Amino acid sequence: MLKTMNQRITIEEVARLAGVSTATVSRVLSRPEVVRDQTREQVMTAITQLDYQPDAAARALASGRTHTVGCVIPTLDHAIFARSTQAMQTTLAQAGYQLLVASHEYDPVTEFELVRALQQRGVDSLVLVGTDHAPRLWKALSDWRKPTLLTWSCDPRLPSLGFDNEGAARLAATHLLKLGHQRIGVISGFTAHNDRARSRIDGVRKSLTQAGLSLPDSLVTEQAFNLEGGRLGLRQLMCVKQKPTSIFCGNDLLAVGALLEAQRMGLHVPSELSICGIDNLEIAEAINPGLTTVSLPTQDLGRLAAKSMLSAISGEVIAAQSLLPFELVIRGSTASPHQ
Amino acid sequence: MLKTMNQRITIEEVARLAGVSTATVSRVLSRPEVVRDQTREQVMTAITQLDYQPDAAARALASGRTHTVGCVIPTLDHAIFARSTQAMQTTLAQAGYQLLVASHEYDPVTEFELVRALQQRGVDSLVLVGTDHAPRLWKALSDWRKPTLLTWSCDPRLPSLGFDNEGAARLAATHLLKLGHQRIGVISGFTAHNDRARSRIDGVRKSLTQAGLSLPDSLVTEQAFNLEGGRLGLRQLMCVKQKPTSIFCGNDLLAVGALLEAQRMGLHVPSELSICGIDNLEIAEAINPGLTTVSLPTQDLGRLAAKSMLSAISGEVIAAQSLLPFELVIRGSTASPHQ
DNA sequence: CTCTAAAATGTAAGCGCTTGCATGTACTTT
DNA sequence: AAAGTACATGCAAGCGCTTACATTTTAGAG
Repeated sequence: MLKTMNQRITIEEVARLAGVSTATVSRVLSRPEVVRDQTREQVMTAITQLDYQPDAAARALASGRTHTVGCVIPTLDHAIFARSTQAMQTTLAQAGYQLLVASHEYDPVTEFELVRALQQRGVDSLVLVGTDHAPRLWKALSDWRKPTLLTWSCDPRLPSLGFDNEGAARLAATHLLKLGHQRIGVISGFTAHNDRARSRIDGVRKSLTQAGLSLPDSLVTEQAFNLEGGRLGLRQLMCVKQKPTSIFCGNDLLAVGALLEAQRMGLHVPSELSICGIDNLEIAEAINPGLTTVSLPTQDLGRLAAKSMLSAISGEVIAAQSLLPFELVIRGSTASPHQ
Repeated sequence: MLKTMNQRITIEEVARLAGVSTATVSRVLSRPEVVRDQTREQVMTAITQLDYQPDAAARALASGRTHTVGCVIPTLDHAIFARSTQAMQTTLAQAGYQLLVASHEYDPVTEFELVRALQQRGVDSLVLVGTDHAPRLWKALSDWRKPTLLTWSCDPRLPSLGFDNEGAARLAATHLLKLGHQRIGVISGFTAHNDRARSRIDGVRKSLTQAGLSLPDSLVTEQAFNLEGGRLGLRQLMCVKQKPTSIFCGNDLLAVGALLEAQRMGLHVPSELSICGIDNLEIAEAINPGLTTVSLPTQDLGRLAAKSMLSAISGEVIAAQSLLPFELVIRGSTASPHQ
């Protein structure tokens, strides 16, 4: 009673109470199938009785594994990353793994430091977003001997699980072209350190080129990734001499912002202006008119990323590159121009 | 060269290269001021040259501190928690601390397990949301010898940093009453395991009572915390015999959902129906009409929670209870009834 | 220049666990 | 009954670092 007061309970005390060695207790915890039923039960009883909780740091030091996955994302303050991260977290937790999340707010220096910090912490694997990373970050990853996964985009340099961002944008742009739009404006997030944003603009540009049209610089604007950005972007694009008849937005947040601002300006959507986005957030369906967008299975992304890392950690070979499907969701925010 | 190939660099190698003992290297890392300038520089040079990265597990085991804060939240899939968590993360990172986030999706059993898992991981402190927790969770916290903080709500049992949720709801309800509304409907999130949701309903009820009115059960509906919930809630409340002239929503997500659904139903907001929420998300300002809501400084909450935990970890005494201010933001979604 | 106190550094004992190897035990097989 | 096999458990050496304490160096005082 008194002797253990205020003391953390160690494996040794469990072993003593159960009448076995510490090695056996350890085995009960990590490979229960190798110990005899009766012994295991004795040990389990002792564990329960003492309310023993193994020390993760000690386990990590002795075993070299932390049962932790590190995840570095641009920001949590985005429904889109929050959702995939949430899904990863849940999936990992089910397997007894913990997710260490860190966000860098689109700053490559911070991103590098976060990766190093996570590596020091001994995470068993790392999940990053996108392919735009500082050279020394790529080096830090390749010097590292543990599994790493790129998400949202693909890059041959590392296993990746993502979307064909350019393709998604092409899908949206093609939809606008088919409706008869010739002047398409683009509201993008900032493209610096953001391959997804760049790929999406590229996708639109390619679709236009293919249709014999072009995307003048005056019809492309880069804004912060939020509603305000969408609103500012819209105002800017509606100021050019030859106004666009439709707007492609790099994501739904920008699109919703643009849609709301258009309505404030008294522009009717879709008769006077068509708007489409990418992501298919919940708001895309709820807003009036509904937002035409490309639906990305972000929750699946998180779940699959987690599973992939779990496989990789247990030594399995994982797919080098895999792309998740997406689809166009047509709602009321797009229609033919000058109808 | 060859001997260290593929080997993790340890403090010993740094010590050898710098011509000092491992203890000195350790001191350079944790208490640089106690080592002589010249020595420190030698050591730093060696560290850089070898690209030494200390092993966090070993540090944790030897020192008993992990430089990690654990945070258990209902879900990341909510702008509101994402924001405060994001702010905490950033603040902690600046101080060299890492945030371990875990979410339980409003399940008290999962919540308990997550707390235990974080405790095993040796986090230096814990941050929880709200005051509704399983009894054994309260016990696990009180048996624990490290700082814990409750956020979003306050409870005398533990240091807390939160809002007066009831007061915020009263503020909103009073605004509606002053406008002349007599029948106020309430769309709340699920109240099970959610003291914030309950307090907010209570706040409305008290305001009504104080005004000599009442809140019949038929005018209160509990829904999932998302846009869809708001839409369903609105449809339900508009089906009762005596329809409400205004709706109070437990948060902005529900309010926006309700607002959009009202518009779909052809109800004009605010002339036919007033709607108000709580949180002041970005969408509250962007939507048309603007959403009247109570602005909560959630980012401050995250930042202050982080600071508070950092103080507590370094042994300082922290405030037992503190409440953050909030204010009513009146926009176009509320007006007098039958105007 | 010696003596002493203070400052800097070194020594080495753990922190709590995992795991390779040795030992022990219980069956089969011959 | 002896020998071999497979399985279960114990022993003890670390994992890489921190830190109390011992020792050495430095600086200040006389």
